[in-house]
Amino acid sequence: MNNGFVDMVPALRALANPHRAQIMDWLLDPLTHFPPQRDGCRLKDGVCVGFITDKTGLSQPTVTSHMKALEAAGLVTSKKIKNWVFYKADAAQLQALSAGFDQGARTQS
Amino acid sequence: MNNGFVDMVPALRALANPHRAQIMDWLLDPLTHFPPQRDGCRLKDGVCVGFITDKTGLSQPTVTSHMKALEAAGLVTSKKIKNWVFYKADAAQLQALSAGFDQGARTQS
DNA sequence: AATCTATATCGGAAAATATCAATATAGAGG
DNA sequence: CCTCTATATTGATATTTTCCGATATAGATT
Repeated sequence: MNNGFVDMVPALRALANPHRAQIMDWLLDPLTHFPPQRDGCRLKDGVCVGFITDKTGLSQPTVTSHMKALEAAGLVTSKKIKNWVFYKADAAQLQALSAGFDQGARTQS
Repeated sequence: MNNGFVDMVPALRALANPHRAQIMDWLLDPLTHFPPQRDGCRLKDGVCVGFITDKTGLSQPTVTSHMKALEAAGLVTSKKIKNWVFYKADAAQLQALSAGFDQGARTQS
């Protein structure tokens, strides 16, 4: 039972913010956008909150809040290593959203 | 030059509201969700503001405002016939958004 | 164990969004 | 031309979102 866009609203809300959209774009290509990390591989583990904070120019509490919003929407996953929390984009969720839009577009015709 | 999700933010903002998401779902299958119209074919021309207003339970000015938000985001097109304004979902824009999510998902892997 | 580091939580202020009632407008139909 | 109908605009209020400073927490390092 697919309720179309209504079901996608939680994820869309999370992405409907310029900072969070930008962060997602960065996380999708972390090797290009972030420096190497002492512990935690950028590709496999994700990127730590501190690096994301630096790049956005926002305060650390604000970025933590944005990352929790993205995680609650299923757009990223998190992994804690030592004192760091690494966030990684979830490709499967993006694929699901892509399919949702595609189905909408096809329904139309 | 594609800036990923950042470029999609205007459309995502428009869809990140439960009422607007619901309206889009309805507009994608107008024959199922709306009664026949005196002037204007539901499929070819779209659905008039009055019918959408009835179905949402919101006030008419609020629905007008929502429809303008969807139109500004390129998610619907409008056509005026006599006193009515008919709104129709734009499949091409939905297809473009689908492609944006798909590209994001693929970039990740 | 004391300190340092990275992230989380809290509380509050400012900005943006959603909503409606009242009213305006534009055009159709008599 | 007068009235009626469908949608748009305005102005005001309530809610939600965004953001930061201050502080808490958890765990690493010395």
